[in-house]
Amino acid sequence: MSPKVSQAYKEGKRAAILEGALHCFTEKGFQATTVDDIVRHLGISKGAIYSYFSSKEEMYIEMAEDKMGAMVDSLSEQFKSMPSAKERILYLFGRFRGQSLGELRQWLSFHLEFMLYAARQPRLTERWTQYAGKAIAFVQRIIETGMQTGELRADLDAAQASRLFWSVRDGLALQYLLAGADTEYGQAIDESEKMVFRYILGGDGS
Amino acid sequence: MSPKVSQAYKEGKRAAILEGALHCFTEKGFQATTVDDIVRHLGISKGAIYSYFSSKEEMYIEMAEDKMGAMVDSLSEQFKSMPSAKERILYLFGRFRGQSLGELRQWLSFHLEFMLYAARQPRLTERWTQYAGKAIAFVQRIIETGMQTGELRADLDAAQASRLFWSVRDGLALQYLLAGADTEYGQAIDESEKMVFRYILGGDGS
Amino acid sequence: MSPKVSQAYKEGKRAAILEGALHCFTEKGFQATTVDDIVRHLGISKGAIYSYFSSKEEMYIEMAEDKMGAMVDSLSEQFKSMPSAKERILYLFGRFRGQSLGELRQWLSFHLEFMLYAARQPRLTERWTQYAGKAIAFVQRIIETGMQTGELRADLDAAQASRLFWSVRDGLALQYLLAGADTEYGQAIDESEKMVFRYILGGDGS
Amino acid sequence: MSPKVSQAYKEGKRAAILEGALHCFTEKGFQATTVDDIVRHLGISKGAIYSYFSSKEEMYIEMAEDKMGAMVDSLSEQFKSMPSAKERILYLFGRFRGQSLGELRQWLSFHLEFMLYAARQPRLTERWTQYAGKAIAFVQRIIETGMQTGELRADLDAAQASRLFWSVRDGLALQYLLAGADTEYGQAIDESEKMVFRYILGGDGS
DNA sequence: CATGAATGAGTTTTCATTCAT
DNA sequence: GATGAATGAAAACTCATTCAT
Repeated sequence: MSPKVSQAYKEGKRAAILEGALHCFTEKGFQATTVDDIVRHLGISKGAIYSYFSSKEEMYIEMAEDKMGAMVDSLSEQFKSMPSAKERILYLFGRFRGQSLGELRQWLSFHLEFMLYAARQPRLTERWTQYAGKAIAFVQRIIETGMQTGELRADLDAAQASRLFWSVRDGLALQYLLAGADTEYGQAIDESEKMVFRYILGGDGS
Repeated sequence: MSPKVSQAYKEGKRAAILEGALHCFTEKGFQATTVDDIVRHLGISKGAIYSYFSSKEEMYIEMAEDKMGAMVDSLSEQFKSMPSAKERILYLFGRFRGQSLGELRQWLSFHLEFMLYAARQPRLTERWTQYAGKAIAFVQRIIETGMQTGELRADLDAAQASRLFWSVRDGLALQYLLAGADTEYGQAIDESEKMVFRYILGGDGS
Repeated sequence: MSPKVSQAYKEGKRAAILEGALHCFTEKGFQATTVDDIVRHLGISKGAIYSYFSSKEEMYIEMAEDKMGAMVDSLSEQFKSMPSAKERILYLFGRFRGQSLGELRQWLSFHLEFMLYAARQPRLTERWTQYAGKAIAFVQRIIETGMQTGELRADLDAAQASRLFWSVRDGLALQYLLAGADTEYGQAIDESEKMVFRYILGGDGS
Repeated sequence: MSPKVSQAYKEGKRAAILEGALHCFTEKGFQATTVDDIVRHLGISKGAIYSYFSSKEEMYIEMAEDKMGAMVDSLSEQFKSMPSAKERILYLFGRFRGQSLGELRQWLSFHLEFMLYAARQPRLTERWTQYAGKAIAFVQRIIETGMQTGELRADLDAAQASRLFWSVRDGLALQYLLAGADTEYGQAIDESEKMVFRYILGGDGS
């Protein structure tokens, strides 16, 4: 009656499969990755995958949700002990800077392919917009706080500003998806930081 | 021994095929579009397609190159008779505003899917970056002009600023790929315009 | 624009595929027959089959419907010029006798497997009962005519009697599905004929 | 070194497995039932099944043999204390009537599917015909007795008549496999009883 | 002993590409 | 030249059976 392998074992295996699959997806893309690719990469059998996930698509969706959830959660965690709005936004830019272009490209290609995939599937579209909404709301709250404390200019539309913040970030990442060196990218982030602060602070942002 | 069909006929047909294929690719994506879809949409034979293009992939690549070239060319054309940098940039924002979300989404999904596709193929990556470079250079020249005339603040890095410009534009489009209404999107463009002008003008952008 | 092969060619091919598939289904059963079996038997490609039929199941269903339709139609045709009820029923028994056990077994195993298959699929169940209903109605009409002309006893329930007629026929076939010689089977039909006539005629059936 | 588990325990378990498997086979059919279905239904492990049966097929065959044996044995038992042939045959009809259509359908689909299965395997065909032979012989003996006592008409061929008896019964069941209500079915049995008695009794069966 | 995770050959179905007509 | 039927190599997914724990 009792299972021969522990719950922990199963979760570990499940995680290992997801990781292996992610590796393949980032390398070749979701559509182009075959289940055989994943199987070969992991050195397990096809059946093993299907005993943990009901389809290739399910793996993909869970993976995307894990990623999105993790991102939002980790940010929320970080910010518990960071009161100033300015500081928080600076922290976010620091985080962007901390990511190498290599990592960024992997993350971004996964992210974009999934968006395109979700865009054709109403069921996923909604799921996705919820997550995107969380990220927007997250920065929006920071901005609102900053507006109340007077750190940020009072006539901002916090929601709009949050959207713009993410637009700049995502758009910049997009610029460097295909080409560019880490140093250039770092400078571009610096400059985008300036633009954003010029926009959210009163005066000329200096 | 004149050719049975004129050169013009062939070019027309070729263009018609590309157009039909583009329609399908934007609707379902490159990978998900079958040659049969295209054939059905165009009402021609499979053989016809393969006598103009050697593979589905080739159609895709040519199409993407056409699109990219057309965008850059059309902008260049427009600007011959528009001297002021500020005016030109305003014109660009106007153009963004002029595009409905529906059109934007179609264009964007094609664009993104192709970027992802190109990202895995060195040969295409280079081609793509050339095009992207043209768009950057294009706005960069506008900014440089503006800096010289004093319209824009003198301490800008024109190349960086151009990149930021496109980042904002692309990032904003990305925000609205999956969800959002046309009016919201219009307001977001307005706001991004403000942010960009705040950044490129001296003072607070007002 | 015009197809390169005639409509007749396509219908012929379609029929050939159905015939080949039927051969395999009768030999191994529907579930046990693989598409590869059919392909191998016909010497065509897998794709060819799927360009004529959308699935293995569809082939099966069409085949069954053809068979059922053909049976009912052929009987109806025969009987246009056969006025007497007794004569008609005798003719039916003659027809049963005319079929060799080999043929019967093929027909019956196909028939039974399809019934079982249909029994698990509500959509097919209805289709099937319609056909079965036709066969019942067919004999029922014969019986009703016979009752009116006085050939058959007046206190029969024509519908019930028709059902019994087919029960005897099907049940007998079932008896010989697995074993038995043609001669025995012929005698059994003779005897069943006697039983049925004893039942539908007045008196003792002699 | 006595066995860890008693012989009785093993037999019980074995029987329980067969019963659970039967439940699944009647519900979905042999081919469509997976070992996982059985395991899930019984709440035991896959290994347990394979320690009692060497394959899914073996379970199926044993099950069928058990069923067939049980049917014949139970009838033989019942009839020890029932002298009259007429009474015995009436009893058989009563038994048929006693079975609901639901039960009948389950029994019949199992029975038919196994016949079809056996029809393709010479080894099973023989086994099956032995059992079928027992059922025939069983009714045949009743008829012979009846003929001797003068209950039934003297010019019957007892073997043939027995076959016809079963034909009527099986054929009728077949009629109601896919559709029909219990009441109709009951009436059909009544009527088939009349037909059979008309046939085996002297005169007009009244 | 019992368990159930793992295996991998086998299944149906798809679709870019070819080539006889 | 144009056509579209035919090809067949993949692809995703299933499931009877095994065997390490």
